[in-house]
Parts: sequence; structure tokens; C-alpha cells
Amino acid sequence: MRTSEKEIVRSLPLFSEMAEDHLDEMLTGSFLQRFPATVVLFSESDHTDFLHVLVDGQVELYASANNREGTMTLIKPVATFVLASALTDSAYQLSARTLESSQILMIPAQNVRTAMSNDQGFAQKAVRELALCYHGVVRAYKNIKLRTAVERLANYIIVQNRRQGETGVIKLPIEKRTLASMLGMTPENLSRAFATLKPYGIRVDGAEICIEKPGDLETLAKPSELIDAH
Amino acid sequence: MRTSEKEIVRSLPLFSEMAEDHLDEMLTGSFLQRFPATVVLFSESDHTDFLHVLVDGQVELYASANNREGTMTLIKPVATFVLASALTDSAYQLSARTLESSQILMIPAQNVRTAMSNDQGFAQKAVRELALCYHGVVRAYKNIKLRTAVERLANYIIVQNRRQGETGVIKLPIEKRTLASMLGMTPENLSRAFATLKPYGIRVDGAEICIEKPGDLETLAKPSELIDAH
DNA sequence: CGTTCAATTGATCAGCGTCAAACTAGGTGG
DNA sequence: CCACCTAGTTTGACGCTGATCAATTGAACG
Repeated sequence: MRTSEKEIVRSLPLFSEMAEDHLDEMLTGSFLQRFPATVVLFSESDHTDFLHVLVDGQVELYASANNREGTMTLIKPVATFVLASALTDSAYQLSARTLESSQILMIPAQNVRTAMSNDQGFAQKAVRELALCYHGVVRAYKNIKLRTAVERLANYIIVQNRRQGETGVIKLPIEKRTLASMLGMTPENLSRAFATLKPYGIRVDGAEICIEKPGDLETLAKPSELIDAH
Repeated sequence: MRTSEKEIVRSLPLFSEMAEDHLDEMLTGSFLQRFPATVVLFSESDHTDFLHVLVDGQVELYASANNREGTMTLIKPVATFVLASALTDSAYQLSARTLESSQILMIPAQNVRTAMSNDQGFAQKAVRELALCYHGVVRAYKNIKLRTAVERLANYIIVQNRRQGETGVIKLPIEKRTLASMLGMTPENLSRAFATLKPYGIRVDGAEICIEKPGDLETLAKPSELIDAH
């Protein structure tokens, strides 16, 4: 465990209030590892051995059942994932794979649970983190239950535009087939959804999306503070 | 705040480790109230003023967007709800209404947050509670994203059968239209889903469901430890 | 015994998935 | 530098799932 790795962890709100010695203790046995793209990190039914911290790259959390598969969420650096599973000492519940070459800090789940029961500041932050994660899934659940595929895409575009500086031109940060899976549709249907949005001023050129009539797009999308990420 | 109410709260794992004086403090300003059926307790965009404890009756958490509405989960006594919202001092995120006459203990959210920062035992239990809630929504999200309507119904029947003593006959604990909404379909489609399950040994008589070929049902449902509640 | 609302049934339609084929872009080797 | 390969994307045709609309049946309650 080198200093730089400790600094990465310390920069996260989740660990910001943890006592120095508890942090050191938790990080013993942790290791920073680089994975190539498309590597499966763990499967949903595996027992949770590590809390993961994505330091660099991109990770997809997905789930499988029957013969179907769906993206549940995407992790961008720097962020932790599978905290809830690490704390409850259960299965991961979701599978994970790298979408690109990624650097991941792996912290033994047992260490995290020990820190949790010993460190008051950490427990407080964990409560906050878990509450936010919970609301995140609730939003995703509402999104898929209350909106059509085209509406989900329209709202995705609006959120990306806000995140990328409200310029009216966005660059998709992921492949379209991954986006399709995250929005709960097939790649073919995503193509058609983009076509459906053409009359609403959406122009597509590869990974670049141009929003020519923001007002019309919003009218269709009906964005909601209680569904879409801020 | 009478003793009986305190005993109810104390019986919940979430509050089991809280120090006596912190518990008393938290319960000042709390009140037990009875609501008739079909009453809206709060709306998703409302600011969270109270942590709710359902003591008796049944409550539906639902969400609305555009002109659609969907049941997100059902609360059965004795259980808390909207803990995450109370702790983050944000909007409820979900709306709530009583499905039947219900008794609810309402604890000021500010008191809960105070207790959280003062009481180590409570913080530990809150972490656990939130992690379990999180996995609960993840399951629901996987359920709707990876299964068809008929599969969701089949798995619902299997879970209910297990909960009601594996007798092969279950009694639906809610109206069919509520069940339909929870399973993410229309009441009409639920009727047809039951009809689809007839060849798999499902007989319906009002709220009573008979499972005549458990094996066939399971083959269709493909139940998963990682989606269906235990 | 009539009112009311849930549940069912039928007909139709929209949304989305599946399958197949064509097209495109990025990378590789000749 | 170009031909070629591969994988992602797009387009078209078709079919299934589930929603909508309308009408009927059934059950609970005053």
C-alpha cells in the first residue's frame, strides 16, 4: 500500500472522516491492480471478497438471468462499488466487467467491515453513501418502469448535455450497444430511437450527438428532478 | 410517546442497539396516527419530514411520471420506510398511500439524523438496513429488466407459496390491480398472465391461487436466489 | 336490490425484440 | 498506401409482448 493509493482513497467522501490508523489498517492487504478491457471482475453469485475502488478506466455492473443480460449501471473513476455487498458479507448481487483498461484498488471486505464497526466517522459516511446509492437505483427503477425507450434516450441526452457543459453537442462516453443495454433496449432499437428523435432536432454522427431544438427535446422527454441524475 | 410505542420501535433491528436515552430523545415529537384506507401520506417531491414506522395495516410506495404511475414496493408491519430520505434530508423520492386502514408512527426526520450522529449502535444498524434496502431495489430492478410479465408473476407465486407455508395454495394479500402494478403490468394483462399459467397448473379462484404442478411452474419461472426475496 | 368498482374478456394497436443483411469504421498485414 | 478483416452499427421485414379501449361479468356494500 503506497502513499499515492492512500491519497486516492482519502479523497473520496466515504473515507474522508476515517481515522488515520483505521485507514492504514483497512488498507493492509489491499492492492492496486490494472485490468485490460472486457475482463470480468466478478460474477453476481460470487461471495464478496473485496470492496472495489475504480481509480482509472470504466466498469460496467450488469446482471444475467435466463438467457438475458442487462447493464445495471456504469462506474466512472474515482468511485467505490459493491459497498453494500461488502458490508453485508453476501454475494456481489451484480456482475462486473471492465469496458476499457482499468486500474482498480481492491480492499478486503473483512477489513471494511472491521473499519465500519470501529470507526464512527466512517460509519456516518457509509450511511450517507448507501442512502445515495439507494436513491440512485430507485431512480433507475422509476426510469424503466415509467418511461418508454425513446423517453429514456431523450432524457439521457439531456443529462449528458448538462454534464458536458450544456453546449448542445455531446460525445457519447460509451459504445452504443452498452448505452442500449443501460437504457434497457437492444442496439437495433437504440438506432431507431435516435431516428425517432430526428424530428425533435437530434442529429447523430457516430458518437457525436447534436441537439438542434433543445425545447422540443425537453417537451418529449419531460425530464424529472426525481428520476434524472443532477 | 407511550411505552407501548417505544416497545414497538425497540423490537425493530434498526433500533435494537440504540441507547435508551437516545431512543427517548428521538421519540420526542413522534406520534402514532391512524389513517383510513386510500389516504396519500406524502408525495414523492415533498421534503422528508418524518421517518415512518408502519405498525399496522399496509402501505404502498409508488411513483408517478408523465401520466403513468407504478407501484414500487409494498410495506407490511412492522417496518420502517423512507429511512434513506430521512437521513439525507431530501425529498421522499417515492409517494405513499395506505392500502387499508393503517397505524403509523411518525418520527421527526431531524431527530433521526441527530440520533444517527450521536449513537454508534444505531449508525451500525442503519448501515445494515440501508444495504439490505439497496439490494432489495436491485432485485426489483433485475426482475423487471430481465424477466417477462408472465415470468415475474410465476416467480411471485412461488415466493408467496414459500412465505405462506409451501402448501400449494396461496391467498393473494393484495388486490389484483395492485399486484399488476407491482409486477409492472396492467390489470388486463395480469388476467391474461394467469390464463397463460393455466397449462402450468395454476388455478385461480378469486384471491385464491392453487399450484397443481409446482415442477412445471418452476421450469417456466426459473427462480433465482439473486432476484427473488428469500 | 341497485350502485359501484374490481376483474375478466375480446379486439385492436403500439412498442420493442428478433433475425437477416448491408453498411461503416478502425486496425492489420501485405 | 491499400486491400482486407473484424466488430459495431444501421436498416428492413416480421412477430411477439403487453397496452389500450370497450364491453361484460362478478362481487362487495349500503
